[in-house]
Amino acid sequence: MTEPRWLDEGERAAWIAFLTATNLVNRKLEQQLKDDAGLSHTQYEVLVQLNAAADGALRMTELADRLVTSKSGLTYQITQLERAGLVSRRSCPSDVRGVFAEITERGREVLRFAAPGHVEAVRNALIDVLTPEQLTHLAEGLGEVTRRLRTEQRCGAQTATQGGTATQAASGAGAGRP
Amino acid sequence: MTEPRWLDEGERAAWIAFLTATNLVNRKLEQQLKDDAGLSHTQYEVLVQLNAAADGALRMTELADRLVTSKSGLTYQITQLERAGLVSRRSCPSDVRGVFAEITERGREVLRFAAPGHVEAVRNALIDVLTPEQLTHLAEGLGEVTRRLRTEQRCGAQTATQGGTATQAASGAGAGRP
DNA sequence: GTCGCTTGGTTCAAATTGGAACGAAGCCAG
DNA sequence: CTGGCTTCGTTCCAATTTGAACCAAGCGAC
Repeated sequence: MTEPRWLDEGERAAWIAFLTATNLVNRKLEQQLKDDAGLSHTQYEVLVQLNAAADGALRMTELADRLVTSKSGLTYQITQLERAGLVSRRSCPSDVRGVFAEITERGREVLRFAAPGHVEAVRNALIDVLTPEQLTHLAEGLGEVTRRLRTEQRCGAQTATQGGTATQAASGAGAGRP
Repeated sequence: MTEPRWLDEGERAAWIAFLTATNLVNRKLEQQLKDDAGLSHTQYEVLVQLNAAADGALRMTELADRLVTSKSGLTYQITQLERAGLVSRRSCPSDVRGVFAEITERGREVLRFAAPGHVEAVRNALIDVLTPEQLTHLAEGLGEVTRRLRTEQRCGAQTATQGGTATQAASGAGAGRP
């Protein structure tokens, strides 16, 4: 690697847009959720995932994976949510080590309460800002990025080359009807 | 607002892709920079901005604004960087209250050292994953999002409607040649 | 001039985060 | 079955991050 392939004008523009836009959007949502529902975005996403799950419950690791967060971080958040009565822990029958995080009725209520404002915010910050085509393009591009990083993630750390074929896409919503 | 406008299939897909992709990318970069250069992404961006600035210096507020971070957060990071000798504080001649953060020679060296690996990572995580068209679309879409949120930000909190016309776009790079 | 309001940065406390270390369990080959 | 390796969550600790409170200094109107 003599001289790295620096970003050209367009690439740089894309990268800058990515950085600032994501920061701004996250900031916006964080604020909205905190103000209107007293939840952090992470907590909201936990509720969304659990609410959408089969029995309103998911294993800790699975959940951490979906949220793209660390295991310890999740442990912390689940504890908080449990303390608030929105989620409860349940042990796994088939695996003593396992722990299920399960959304409570109160958790579902809070989610139902918070959802409208959140969707509204998501629309204002991202969805409604773009034309349908732009949105499609965005979904395709970022979807591809996700797939790429996910496979790379699963296939252990091979020296920075690319992974293989596709993986399944995302699952639960995020701003969908609760 | 009777029933909120929930996201349809495509919108949901876009939103999910946005959430996961951004998390994954950030995670990736954070890790790479920490491992290879001992810098957090925030710190790296500080150096980038200062390095690209006119005199290698920027006012605290201006910098916080560009990084889309809180003032207190920046104060913290600048203190860290100063401690590490990569940045130094300089008072502003025209405004006693003002403080300039200025990149040091050592700061520039560290940046030069870290840049190649960072660009490489940015390419692997985002740029090279997409086709040129996808990249263009992405830049346009997210650029629009940025503009929107920036203006909304500047024009005080008017009840969630949209802002006016365009603002100037971003400035310093992020993964450009240092 | 000087009162009142906005700005620029820092300080402070509280909430999160992530990685490393751990203990308890699964799991598989020999 | 038993040693050796992986997996599951939690605990612990250090690093960040953010908003609120604060002090000092500009700034404009009176």
